[in-house]
Amino acid sequence: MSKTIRLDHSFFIRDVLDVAPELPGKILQFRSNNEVKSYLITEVEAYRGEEDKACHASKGRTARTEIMYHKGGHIYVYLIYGMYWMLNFVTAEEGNPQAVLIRGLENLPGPGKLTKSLGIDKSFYGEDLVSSKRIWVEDHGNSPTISTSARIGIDYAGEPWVSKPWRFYIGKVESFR
DNA sequence: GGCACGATGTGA
DNA sequence: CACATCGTGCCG
Repeated sequence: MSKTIRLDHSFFIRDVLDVAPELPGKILQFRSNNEVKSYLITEVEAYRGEEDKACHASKGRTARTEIMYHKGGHIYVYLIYGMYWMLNFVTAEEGNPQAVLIRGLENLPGPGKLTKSLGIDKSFYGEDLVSSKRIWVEDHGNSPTISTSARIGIDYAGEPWVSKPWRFYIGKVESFR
């Protein structure tokens, strides 16, 4: 059987374009009611720093984006459309605001759907994936084929950002979305 | 203080 | 295609 390893700072403190493509295939471990469940990560998107107009950090350092300026491994959560919480993993070194939006888990496609199912809300803002007892990520040795496309719902960002192929997903799953 | 607008999902 | 629903950034 393959060895399972909890991802630590050596994984998250890298450029988001190195981290994001490696997340589909990894396992999100989530504790609820004192029971830990495993979820295969199937789809993510990279948001890369203040220059990336689609990244919330393009507005600069604010109360909302503060956690993105911390070192990789923390969780960034925010509310969209007044009803959906979005789950993000902060990447890169301190002072470099980058994050990966978790867009889909196996059997839970959709960034708003997965947080609703798991019960993830603002209370997870700032949580540390490296030391948390209720949410973390493991490498179970999967290495799926990754497909890419432009990011979803960021038309307002304009070129070149709207065209960057920074959405990464397991192709097989994409076929029926 | 007030206002416009989303890194979405659902249902018609 | 319409729309629910509210925190956040920005303007004043």
